[in-house]
Amino acid sequence: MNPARRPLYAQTEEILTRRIAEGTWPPGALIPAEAELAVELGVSPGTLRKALAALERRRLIERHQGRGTYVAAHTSERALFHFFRVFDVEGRKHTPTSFVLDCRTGPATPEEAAALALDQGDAVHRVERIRALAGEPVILERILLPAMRFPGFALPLLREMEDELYVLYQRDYGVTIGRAEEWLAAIGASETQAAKLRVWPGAPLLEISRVAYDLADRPVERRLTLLDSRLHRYHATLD
Amino acid sequence: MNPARRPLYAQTEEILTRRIAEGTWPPGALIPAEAELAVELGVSPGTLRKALAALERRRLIERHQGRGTYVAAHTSERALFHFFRVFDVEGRKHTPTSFVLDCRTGPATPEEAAALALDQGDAVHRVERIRALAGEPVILERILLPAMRFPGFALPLLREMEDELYVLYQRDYGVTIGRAEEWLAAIGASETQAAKLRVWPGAPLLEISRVAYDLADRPVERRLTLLDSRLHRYHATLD
DNA sequence: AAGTGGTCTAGACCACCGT
DNA sequence: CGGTGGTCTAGACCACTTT
Repeated sequence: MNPARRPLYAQTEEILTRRIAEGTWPPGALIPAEAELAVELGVSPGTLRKALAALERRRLIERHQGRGTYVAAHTSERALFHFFRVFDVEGRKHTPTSFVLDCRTGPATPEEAAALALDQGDAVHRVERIRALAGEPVILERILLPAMRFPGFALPLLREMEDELYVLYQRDYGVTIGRAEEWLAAIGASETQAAKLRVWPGAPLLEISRVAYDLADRPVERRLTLLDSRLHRYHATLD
Repeated sequence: MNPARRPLYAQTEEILTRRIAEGTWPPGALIPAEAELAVELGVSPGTLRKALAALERRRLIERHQGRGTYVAAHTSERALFHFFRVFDVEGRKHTPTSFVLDCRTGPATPEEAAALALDQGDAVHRVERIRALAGEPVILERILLPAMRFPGFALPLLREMEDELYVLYQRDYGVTIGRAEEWLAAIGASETQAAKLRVWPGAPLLEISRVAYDLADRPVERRLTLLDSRLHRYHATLD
């Protein structure tokens, strides 16, 4: 009855995830109704429902009573809400605006290759930008992308977007970020960092090192964020 | 059929949460079997199951096929795993050992009272301690507790525990921490902080400001952690 | 063997949405 | 109104643990 050891609902979840990850059901698409889908996949409505509930918890789909089930699109609001954890000291969230300082392509260093599961020397795109909150430049960011997954990625493309890169990754490259891991430390600003963020050399900065993964759990972006935390905070919830 | 607007499974979850929060079912207790509990609460097995699944996701219970369902106890391992996010630069987790520098009781300042939802001047316990990882002192911590919820809290009690206070809160005061919020910043070490952590004055430190809440979502602990992040990192997962 | 939770099914009814 | 997801129920069968 169940040749594989995995429960049917888990297998079902995987099938649906793949359809989303591979673009069979692109972001924003309306997917078939529960009853129809259950028949197509050959599972009971209850089992399908359990799989859909899991997808909803992972925020891959959005369900609306009376309307239907839609593949989640990485709108700016969504990306901002889930992957941007910086608030001002009063706990308010501001929408960042960004200014690109640099964008070029070159071979990956061993350390970079390791972080993105590439071979040493594989081409990577490097972006450096400043992000401002409420008009004040408070974030300095260096972003690293595997060129293989992002062909033609260059400055003009960046200019078109306001700020949230994850929307661009999904819209232009079909890459949906599913999760990310971050490592935080406090560092002293270097001379060049200090100049860009308009702080003193040696001033304490919050360093956030992030690797973001796609729906197949492959690393697709490495990002080093430096935050001037005099007036801003990084927020986390533990539960 | 459903006079309140809340779904039956949500009401059921609330009832079960209350039994755990109020100690009807203390940590470690075996709770009745699904079938029995469903009958007692007057809901169907499926509905009860949905409530239990939610409790398991919140880590309030642990279910074991063939054995039964148990109220989760805040073992050191558990507390460490869920509420201690500091790793060394290699990504390894170390078990902290702590040394209490100070422990005294006094009236809350307005800022402290606000953080713990107390009235100004209510008594609070203040603890200051150093935590070492792999023998090296890397964490300086100031902890604030409402005296009302923790009568008799004093130094001798702290001496008995190894390190994890959440185990003590639960075991000795019936206070289970359900969730916590943290705000992170980078600061420069003050003279006194620097001396205690054996770093230079002005050295960058990771400041973690945490408020922890009990199962009824009341704030029960405020904690200011300073981490020497030269050899350690704060880890977060976004998904 | 008896008891537990885990899986899977089938269907009724309700609340909400668009036409 | 017809179609959607949301709730609630009832029960069969399986896998695991303990006695």
